[in-house]
Amino acid sequence: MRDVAIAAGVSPKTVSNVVNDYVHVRPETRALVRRYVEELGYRPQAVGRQLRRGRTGAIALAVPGIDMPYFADLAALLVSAARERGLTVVVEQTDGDIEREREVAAGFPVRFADALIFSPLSMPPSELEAPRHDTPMVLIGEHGGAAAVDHVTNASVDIGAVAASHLAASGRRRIAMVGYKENRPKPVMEQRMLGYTQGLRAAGLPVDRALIRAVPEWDRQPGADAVDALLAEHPDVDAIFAANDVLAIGVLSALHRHGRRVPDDVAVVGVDDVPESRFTTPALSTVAIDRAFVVEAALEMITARLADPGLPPRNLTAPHRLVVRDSG
Amino acid sequence: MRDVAIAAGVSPKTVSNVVNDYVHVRPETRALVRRYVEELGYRPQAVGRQLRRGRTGAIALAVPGIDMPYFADLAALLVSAARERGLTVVVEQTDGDIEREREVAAGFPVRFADALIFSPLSMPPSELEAPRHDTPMVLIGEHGGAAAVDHVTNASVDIGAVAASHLAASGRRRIAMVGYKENRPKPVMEQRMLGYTQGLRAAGLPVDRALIRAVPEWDRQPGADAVDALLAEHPDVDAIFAANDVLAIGVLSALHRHGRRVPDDVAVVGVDDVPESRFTTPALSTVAIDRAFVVEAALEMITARLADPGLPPRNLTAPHRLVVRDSG
DNA sequence: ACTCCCCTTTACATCGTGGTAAAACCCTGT
DNA sequence: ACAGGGTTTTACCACGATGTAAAGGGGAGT
Repeated sequence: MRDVAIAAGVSPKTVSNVVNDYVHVRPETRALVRRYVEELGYRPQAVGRQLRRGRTGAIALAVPGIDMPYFADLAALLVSAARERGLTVVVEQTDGDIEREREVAAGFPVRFADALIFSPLSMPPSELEAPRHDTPMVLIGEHGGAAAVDHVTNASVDIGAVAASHLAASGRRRIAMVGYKENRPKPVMEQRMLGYTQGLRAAGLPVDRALIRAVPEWDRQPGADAVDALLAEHPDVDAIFAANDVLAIGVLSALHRHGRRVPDDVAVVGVDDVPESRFTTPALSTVAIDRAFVVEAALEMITARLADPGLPPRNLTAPHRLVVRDSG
Repeated sequence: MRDVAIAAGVSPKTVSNVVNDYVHVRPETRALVRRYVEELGYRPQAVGRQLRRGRTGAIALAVPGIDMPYFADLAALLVSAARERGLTVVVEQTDGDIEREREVAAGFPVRFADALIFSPLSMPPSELEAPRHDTPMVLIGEHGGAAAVDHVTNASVDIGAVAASHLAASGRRRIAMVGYKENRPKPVMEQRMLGYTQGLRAAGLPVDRALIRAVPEWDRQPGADAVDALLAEHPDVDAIFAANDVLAIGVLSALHRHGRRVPDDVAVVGVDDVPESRFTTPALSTVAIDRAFVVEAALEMITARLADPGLPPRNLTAPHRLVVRDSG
């Protein structure tokens, strides 16, 4: 900036004024400065600006893995939405690891972003209540519970119920669930399982604990593995509710490998409506979660809290709806 | 920082020294300062540090869409690798739009990151040669051509040839390709098509232009649409080389819809080996690109160039290998 | 010619850190 | 008691930008 100022024979502040479209600059001066800005290839450095303004213009997104289709999609929406607001997105991955999550919740060792959108998996919700930093934080996902933190959640009990009811309504009697984990259940698992049992009960079906299958994590392979085990013990299953779509995709692949026809022999329903669900064979029925809502709500909360840190915490729930395709 | 200094009764610089583990600080002073750092919840602000040090510790990743499985995967690897080096990743999306790409190549309106990893789609390679800014840039993908820019590319001609040869070797005669675009061919398209024709010719097969199908973009739906059109005109196809995996996934889904059995009636091979390829029905054969190599190479180039901006541009090629699964 | 007022431009200070160099302190040996 | 040398702490400034307030310029009205 100094170089431009010297070259144009004006003060640095005038260059600043031109770059920022300050009103009271003589057109000739403006043109002159613009020319040297162009000629010297000057770009304002975010850092100086940020230091002066107290805002970085960046928001951090912390998720278990940016390569999980649901989060990849969410990130894409967020980056676009942030861009419209003149913001940049910094991505952090926790792998669901509790220490990494603690680090993130504590506001990173070094403060980088104006705000944080955080999808925790392992941290006890209680710990999330009182972050010691003043960076606004919005939780996404079921993990926040009733904690006094801004947060966008899903109605996962209802999601589970909707899926199970749908399967029951289409005449299935032995409806398994894939995606629970006994020893360290996450809220999202608990809620979807609770909904699943509610759905079964509402349809007059018994809940057989043996049909609730644990997985080490929510990915395609664990979904397939769970089906291997499930079919070995209970060959009579006629439907599977997978706690999310990547699990369901593993489930579909394993069923195909075992020669079970979908949906004739076994119906499958997932959750999330990730893009690839439309293209599985058969196309996956799923409970779609409104990701655009999540992103907009999160950004809105952040904006509001940046404007007024004293705001009481809010808790919004993203809409969902059953999308029936070919798998059940 | 000032608050901590006052509370501890030392100078700000001493606080800085403690935070940065400077050697010559009395243990008691260190402990004292640490206590107040803890008590007041002080975290160093990246911005001040960056201003002083001249580095932000952030690298930008600019891709067409972070939700495309290949790039989502790449981003995940990059975020992890960057983290190990104490760096953060800022994500930017271009949607393949040329104006957005120009903006990115010009160094953004505002300089934010120390370096840029950029996967251009639409910009003429010539424009990429002389970025007017001094931020190190590494191109990933085929788009850089012979341009004098650091860049990690793929051997896409060979990738196309490997795929086509494999299909021909398994006895296929009418091998179509999905993923070209006549009017605005991207280098990656041209190369994979060139390899495809080379593969056919090497196997003594004729190249039928009618079997080379255009798509508006590389996604699942366009892949499916291309198959609809292809089968209508040329029902005798017995193999399809899809220019990448998401196209191939659309192809598989459309083939299934048309009642063609894979691989019995039609064999399919994609490119990328995205995670979902393992779980399609049937599992997708593909040419895997070593993404970890891409990430490591890009980071290495960036590190080297930050250390010595005068380095001559380098050009590395990521390894690939054919992964034969069930689809062909 | 002089005032007044508005339009332009500038000097100065500051945001939070950390490099530099100097000051303050402490201990040892004479 | 004092020089000498190492350790610990501090003052000062600069990084790049911009808000503030004041200075400089120019034209209209008297």
